Amino acid sequence: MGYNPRDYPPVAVTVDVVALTIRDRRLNVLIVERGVQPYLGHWALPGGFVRPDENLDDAAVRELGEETGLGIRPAHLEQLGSYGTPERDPRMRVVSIAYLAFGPDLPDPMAGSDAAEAVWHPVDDLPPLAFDHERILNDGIERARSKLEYTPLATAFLPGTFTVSELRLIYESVWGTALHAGNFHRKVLSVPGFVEGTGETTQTGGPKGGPRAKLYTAGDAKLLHPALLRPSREEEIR
Amino acid sequence: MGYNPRDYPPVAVTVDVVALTIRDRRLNVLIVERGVQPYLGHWALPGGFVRPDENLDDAAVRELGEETGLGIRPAHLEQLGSYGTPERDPRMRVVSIAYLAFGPDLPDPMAGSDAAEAVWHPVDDLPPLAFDHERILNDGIERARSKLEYTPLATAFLPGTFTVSELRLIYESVWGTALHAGNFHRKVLSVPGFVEGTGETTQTGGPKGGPRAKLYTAGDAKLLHPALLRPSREEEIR
DNA sequence: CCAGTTGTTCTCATTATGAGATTGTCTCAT
DNA sequence: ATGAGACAATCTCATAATGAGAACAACTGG
Repeated sequence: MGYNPRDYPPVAVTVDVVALTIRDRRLNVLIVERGVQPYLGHWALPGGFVRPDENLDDAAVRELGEETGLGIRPAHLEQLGSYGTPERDPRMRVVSIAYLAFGPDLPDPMAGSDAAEAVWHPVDDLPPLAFDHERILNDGIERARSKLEYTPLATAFLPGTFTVSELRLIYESVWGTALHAGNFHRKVLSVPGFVEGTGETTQTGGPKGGPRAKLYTAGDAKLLHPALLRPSREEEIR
Repeated sequence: MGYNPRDYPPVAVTVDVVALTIRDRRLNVLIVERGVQPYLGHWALPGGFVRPDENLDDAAVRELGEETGLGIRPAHLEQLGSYGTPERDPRMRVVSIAYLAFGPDLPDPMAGSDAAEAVWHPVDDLPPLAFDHERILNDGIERARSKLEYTPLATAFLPGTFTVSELRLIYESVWGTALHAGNFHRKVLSVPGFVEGTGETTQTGGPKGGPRAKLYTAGDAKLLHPALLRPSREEEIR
């Protein structure tokens, strides 16, 4: 291994965060306008250098807070992957650890220390992103879609209590497909530990009519069993 | 972000590889005896520093070859995750990108440049490993178990042609559970693109009897649909 | 009050799974 | 050579899960 680290030129380690939420029935990602070189003025995922004595996870949480002004505490945060192509940063070798975060809809963030502006933006209508952040974002979206199949993490996009219809809207927004309301309802209530009834209902019906809906909280399951699979994607299998 | 990299103390980036194979019906991992400090003489996962102009994936393949003397070309290689706890290496801050590799059973490797010895070792009977490699290995094993459910990658543990029983043995070895032979057979042949018949059979029956088995090759599916799930793990769900 | 919307619960056909049994071919030990 | 046991491959049958559609009641805004 030739262990002496000084034999090797410096490498920088950063974290980048794909923070997702649902706004107005669309999947949105948090992006920041860069206030420093390189890519000054371009949009990018929030992120930055890992500090000397900081865990990677802590760095992701910190950057999310710093670059967006307010302390966004995601309901879910997981590692997405590492991106280390030698040319991905024009200035030096940078290896970035990407994170994926889910949270409920929040007020518009403020710009933070190193970002001129931070906004939620629909993922299907994005400006070009700096570095290889489009690739990271695509990987994050695909991971999110897959996570919704096998885990109850769709609830991380919702506030503490929610209705089955609100949960279905999360799935429809992330997957980009309409789901059968009756079957979805049956499925959600039949998977053990997915949601738990509160005994309460909404105070009014929907804005366009309909009865009051029962309210639920997230259950204690870590995995959905059986899974809630996307409508078959024959084409994508091969 | 305070972009100037020289503001930060040096960070080293390494790759570590969890290389798995099946030997004698048991899941084995490739480990090396370290020939350098730290942890000199301890067992560890193969790995080492990423070179200045090298992709992370390439570094993983290179280390696998270097440390084991012969060019092990895994049938499957994927990124497992990043491990960057500040204290994980006693000498300096090291962030390691872990990889997961599957391959068919191979002859015993030779020791490579920086390793005194390299051997395949059953995962359920391991000596203590250096650094946080036990945690990385456990994450790799769990990832492998899960991958076998949703992808046809079990074939990556087998040579070009194989029988359904050999494929079942892979599942049983990785999952550590016995499977119903008849149902497994039905399932493998019913999932589109999992395996393809060659029209050939084995030359003889099994060592203890039985008819000749039909031979198959890996199909072109990238995902199993429907998935081949492990027998229910009620306990592990919550 | 009316028309339209929506939450919730059914039904019914189809597909997938788990458990067990059957059949025929092969190897090994007698 | 023969019989015992192993094992590949296929089948049956009960149960579970899914997809599609319909029913019905509770609610909305006009």
